[in-house]
Amino acid sequence: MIVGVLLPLPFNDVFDYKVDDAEGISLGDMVRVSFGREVLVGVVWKLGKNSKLDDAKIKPILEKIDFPPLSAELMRFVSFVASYNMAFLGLVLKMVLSVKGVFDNLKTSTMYKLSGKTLAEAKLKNSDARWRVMDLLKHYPYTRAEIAKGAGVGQAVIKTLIDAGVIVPEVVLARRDFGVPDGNFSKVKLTDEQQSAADYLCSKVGQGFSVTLLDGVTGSGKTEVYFEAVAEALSKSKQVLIMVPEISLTTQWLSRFEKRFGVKPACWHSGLGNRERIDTWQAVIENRAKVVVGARSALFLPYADLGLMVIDESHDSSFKQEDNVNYQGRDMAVVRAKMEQFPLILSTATPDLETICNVESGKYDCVKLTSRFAAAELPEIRIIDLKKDKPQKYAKENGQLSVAWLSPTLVKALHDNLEKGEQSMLFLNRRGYAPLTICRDCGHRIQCPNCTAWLTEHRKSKSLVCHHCGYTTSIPPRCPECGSEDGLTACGPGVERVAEEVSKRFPLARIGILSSDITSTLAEVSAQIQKMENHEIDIIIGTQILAKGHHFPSLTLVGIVDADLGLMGSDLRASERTFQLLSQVAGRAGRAEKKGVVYLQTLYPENAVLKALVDNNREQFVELEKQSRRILKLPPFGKLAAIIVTGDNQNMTESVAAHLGSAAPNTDMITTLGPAPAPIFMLRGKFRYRLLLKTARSINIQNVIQQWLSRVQVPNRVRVEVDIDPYNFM
DNA sequence: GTACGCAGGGAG
DNA sequence: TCCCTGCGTACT
Repeated sequence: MIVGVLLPLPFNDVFDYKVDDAEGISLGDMVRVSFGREVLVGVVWKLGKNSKLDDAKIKPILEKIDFPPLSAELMRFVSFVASYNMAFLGLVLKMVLSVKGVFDNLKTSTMYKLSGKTLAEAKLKNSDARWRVMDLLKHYPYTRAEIAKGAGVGQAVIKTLIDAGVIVPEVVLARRDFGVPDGNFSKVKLTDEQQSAADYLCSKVGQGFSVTLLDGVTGSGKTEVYFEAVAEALSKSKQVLIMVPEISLTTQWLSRFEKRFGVKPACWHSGLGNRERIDTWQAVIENRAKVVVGARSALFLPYADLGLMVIDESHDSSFKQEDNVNYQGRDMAVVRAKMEQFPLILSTATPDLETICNVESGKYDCVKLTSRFAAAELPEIRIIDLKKDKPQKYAKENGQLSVAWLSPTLVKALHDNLEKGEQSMLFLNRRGYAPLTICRDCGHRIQCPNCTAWLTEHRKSKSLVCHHCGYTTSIPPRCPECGSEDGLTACGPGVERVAEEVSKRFPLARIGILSSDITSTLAEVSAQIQKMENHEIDIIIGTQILAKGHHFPSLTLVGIVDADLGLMGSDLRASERTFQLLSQVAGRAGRAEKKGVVYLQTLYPENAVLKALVDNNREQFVELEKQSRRILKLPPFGKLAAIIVTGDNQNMTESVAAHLGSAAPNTDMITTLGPAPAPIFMLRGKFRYRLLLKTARSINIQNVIQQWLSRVQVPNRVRVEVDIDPYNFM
């Protein structure tokens, strides 16, 4: 028999292979095949012959991999993701089979079991130790180390039993034990409001497909509420996926889970080691890992029996992947839930407009949590007008005056808070020391050689870094343009620089910095957060890592150093993102009995987004945002797609972009903009042009793009990439 | 994605 | 003539 095998490569079609034992093979089976001169693992995607090749040219399947086949629903999901996002089918499959070496050199271990031979038959004397070993092995085989621990005996006892043939070795595939989370392990007392929300969510479990928005203000205990739904799914012995933004998967979150369910969940994120990836992947497909908490890539794991999915911080834009395959994880999660008929919970304090509209139209259900924990009140938000309340220069140790970023009002508030012995947080969404280095003598700005972007100074590592491609160089001693020795000046603030100012102004305060480049591993982030929790830090300064669900009881002051950052971006979600980010950060303040205060430093105190924040009026903001998007026919009131043309040859790239522009569809339902050089014109050494396609909601945008692209010849050196519903316009 | 073969150009 | 590089194509 001949079957079509889909390979994890950029193809949309299957390749034919022969199979000897037609009985033993079915759709979804993972098989090893030789392809060109390499050997790959693919998936039996179609039965029967698909090519017009001569049968003699078709290679045989080398081996069937001993794992359960991918389910028909998962295969359908993969196909959907590929066609919706206009990505190669094979590359979407690659996200499912993502683990290097899962199918090779399967780790084995030697376990011991009873042979049936009695002690008497083995001519061994009875002893307590020997009986304990035999008792332990009655039901299940164990490794030598496990026997020693479980029976409380030494290696000598075990060796005697082995030598006498009472227990015999058995080589088995090593399977890491993920434990079974117990929904009744430690129930948390919920408030009435939380309980009724939890009851509602639980009622959805096992009732097929549904999407429910869990809409709760920061500090209202959303996690505890959706944990009840997790417990409900576990009681039906279903698997659960909890998707979280990459950076919020902290020890703090994990220990909350462990307290509630007794064991740690299986984790899935980019920082995982390969061994751990392999163990987790296998446990997921074999239904041994019951709860997986992971970043957006966890959406593509081959769950054996998924019964519930939760998306925590569902508004977060990091669920949108923008490399290789472009997809919006939140939307694809809805699709997977629908295909596999299970409920989905979207948990957030600041739902995105798309979700809000889906609730209003009745497509999604909604439960609300309106009150914060116990006595906690929402913080008061005050605006600092930087034009009137100008930061005052301060003296450095060499006596020189230095530019400052904190206004007198904020400095005083920090001072008072320190006196009171309470914790403060300063938020600035900018890594490093300074975002730009400029020469005062000739005006030269230091740029990345591979990207159209300035290099950011990182004083701690004494280097200049490109935040787009990672290019790093040491800080030059003199201006590379004019040679001036003391002309180079750092321009603008980053977290490091704000930390410098704070340490000069408050030399006695204990200061912590939390930024993805200073604390690069999850463990370091967790350590810093732990310090903050233990009140070993008075003032913490950080980037958006700080915005995510951490709970710091004695944090009562939050200062947002530059509330305008992000407002100027030209992209359609800039104000929404700013509103979400700032209200998340503001929500960190005053989560216990003490009321919190939040200061927003801005040059535009009249800005509508900031005003809505101050009034704590989400509805007002949403209404404004909805109106403007409706007028402009932007999502969710229209569809948007970006076409990105990249290449290392500027002329060729530009000409492809121009051809696409002249072949672009334009009707009353479809408008195209561009081509225009991308805001980051050069990225990682490649030239970039962008086109934007805007259509009515009723149009099948994928079809339009497919027809459009087919009208233009694209040479190999130029790449044309499609981004459906883009979030990033750079 | 990767590997390979072909064509064209420069050095010897 | 050799070899390197760039480009196009095949891979079942």
